[in-house]
Amino acid sequence: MSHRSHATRATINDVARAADVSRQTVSNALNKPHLVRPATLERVRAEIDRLGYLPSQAAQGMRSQRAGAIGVELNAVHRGASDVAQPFLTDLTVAAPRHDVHLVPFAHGTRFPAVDGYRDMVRRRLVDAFVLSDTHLGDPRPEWLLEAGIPFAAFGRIYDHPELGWWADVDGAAGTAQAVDHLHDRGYRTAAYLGWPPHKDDSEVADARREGWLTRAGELGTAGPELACEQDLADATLAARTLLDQLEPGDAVVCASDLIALGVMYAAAARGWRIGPDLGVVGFDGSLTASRHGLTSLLQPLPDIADALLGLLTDQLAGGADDPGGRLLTPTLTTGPSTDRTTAATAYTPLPAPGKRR
Amino acid sequence: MSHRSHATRATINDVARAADVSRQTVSNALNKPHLVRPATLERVRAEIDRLGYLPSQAAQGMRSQRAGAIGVELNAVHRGASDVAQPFLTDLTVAAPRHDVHLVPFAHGTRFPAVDGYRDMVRRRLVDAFVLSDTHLGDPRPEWLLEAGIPFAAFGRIYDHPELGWWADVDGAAGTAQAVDHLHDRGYRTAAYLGWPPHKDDSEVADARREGWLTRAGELGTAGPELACEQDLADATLAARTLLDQLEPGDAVVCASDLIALGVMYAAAARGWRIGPDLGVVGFDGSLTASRHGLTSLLQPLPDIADALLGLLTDQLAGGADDPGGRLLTPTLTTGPSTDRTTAATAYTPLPAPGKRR
DNA sequence: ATCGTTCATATGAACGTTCAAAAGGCGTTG
DNA sequence: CAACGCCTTTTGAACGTTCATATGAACGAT
Repeated sequence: MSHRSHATRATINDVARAADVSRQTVSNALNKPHLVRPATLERVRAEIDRLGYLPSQAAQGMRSQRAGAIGVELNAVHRGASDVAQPFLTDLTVAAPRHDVHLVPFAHGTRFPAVDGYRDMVRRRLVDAFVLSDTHLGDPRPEWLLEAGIPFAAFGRIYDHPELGWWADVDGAAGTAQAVDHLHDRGYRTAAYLGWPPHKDDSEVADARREGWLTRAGELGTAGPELACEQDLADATLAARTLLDQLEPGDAVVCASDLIALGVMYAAAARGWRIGPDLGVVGFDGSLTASRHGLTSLLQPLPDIADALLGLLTDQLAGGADDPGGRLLTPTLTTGPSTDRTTAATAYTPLPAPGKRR
Repeated sequence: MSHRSHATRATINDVARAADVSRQTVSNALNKPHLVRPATLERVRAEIDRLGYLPSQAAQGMRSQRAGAIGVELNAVHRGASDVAQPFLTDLTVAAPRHDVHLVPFAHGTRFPAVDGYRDMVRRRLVDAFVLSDTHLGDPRPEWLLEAGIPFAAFGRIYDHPELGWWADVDGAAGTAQAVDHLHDRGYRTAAYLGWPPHKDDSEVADARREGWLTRAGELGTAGPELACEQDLADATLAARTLLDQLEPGDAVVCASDLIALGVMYAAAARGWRIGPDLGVVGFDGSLTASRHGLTSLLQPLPDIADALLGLLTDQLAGGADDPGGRLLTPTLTTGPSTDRTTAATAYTPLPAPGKRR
């Protein structure tokens, strides 16, 4: 007997009947308790608990003309390529109940962000608004959503519409500045930088992270050489090899991402340098990659960003709220062995050939 | 002027009025076109297109007493810890439209899977059913869902209810057997195994992967030594060091996961062995870790699993379907430099100290 | 006693959809 | 030509909720 009998869920009428009141009184007990006489309120609440009643989302949505949901596009092409996409989605999910919404992820199979997907989600009244990620210069989505009058909020700047403040982002400059301070505190001589090349479509992220390093290291007088590479382990390792040619043990490298930092670790290990004692390395993102490899990194404030974005959306949906301007949130430095000068590299960092040093 | 006018979405009545028919005819045009006279059908369809009408999910859900949604728990504790969680969610999202459902992710903040979250999702009629991941021995969820009559399907076996077939999983044994074949084809002398220790709660996954290696390597006469370690880079690297003591250049290692394989690569590099030419390494999961490090791995058939699970759910929701029994899906071997005997290790695999060998 | 006030609770209506059933048109048949 | 059947289209009802409004009871003031 594999078929299961569906326990029929309680409705507001079931509660009303059980508590011997009208459905409106039950509704009031939940939404406007001050209108209900205390004795009645208690009785109704008891029945609500007993029957395990929760209002139907569909019926509420019907009445309010709101889906109570936020759409989030999962890029089927990138898949897991970004180290932060997954934790960010989790943080959005955790934050959602605080804003009385739930999330509806959707994906497009093609390479290009199909505005069609967004359109149909709204037409089916599946969602009221969207959270955008990976916005870039020439991104058609903000333009289109704006035109269609659909609220949205972006993780990252809205490049083609700098006048819009419906976004939240990581303060990259503040992050790398922290990294430079930390390396200085730990006694590393200079802080080199391995970043991204000036990109066509979203150079601001790259610029900000580099800027924080350059400014702070300039102030402290610890600025080392810099170099750029793609967000790719092989390319980062190659670039790091070149960068390390200009460094000596006792120096450090600030990186634009954890993946790049991993490349630096590899290049350093190949050279026989111990990560930490001989070379300080700081990554960016606070990703799984960082924690796995004992990397000091800048943990993105994803829970705060998620909360801020949902707040922006509910404000827009509520109607009146004026554009509050974008929010820059500061990442948190998490320290690992990669900037520990006293402890030798742990077992799981790439090791040089045995007997070669020390 | 930041406030936007909400373009009011078309309803079935708008279409009916425009096409000069009744709402039911519009409904029929969409759901039972054979009941509508061709000329009328064409006229209605034209108006549907012109107005961009799509039925309201809430209203349909109301009528059908179905949410049309599947709940997926995102574990806020694991966060991005699993290499497959993110791609799996993406694959579920991609597969969802094929089954006429959408997904609703939800999370619990606490460490233990709170059955309460599942319960409330159903009571609010937000979802009709659930996809479970990370099922394990003693998992309270299957028991509870079964009792409550809520359909579910699990990625991974349902350990406490082996009689239930509402699951799909990766065929671990078939995977590692492929790995052994591949290593044999490539001319590696023996295939050692670095797996997981017999675990308290979900030993079947570990057993299956080991079994596939043991059986096939036994048949081919290439079985090397084996060892176990936790799913942790440091532990894997340490264990690999011990395992490599029993191997020689020309041997290979099959690993229970990509992370463990990475540990093997580190241990081998520390020893001055070139990955590929000196030591073959095969991981499991086909994760981002694998592709980043040029690792030959067994790509989990996540799109197929996602599709199978949603199929199981829609069958259950449709009512009659008998338990079809669990499905084991075969992973695909993806080759990388880590099992290429001719090409030297690429730049991004950990390198030994320069000048040390070759 | 009659009237307004206030508080507590109840009823009607509507949101958008689809099932069930009714109704209208038209050709065939007894 | 009335009765029947078929094809197409329309109407009524219901899903569960909440807003707007109505009803009723209690009470103080005239």
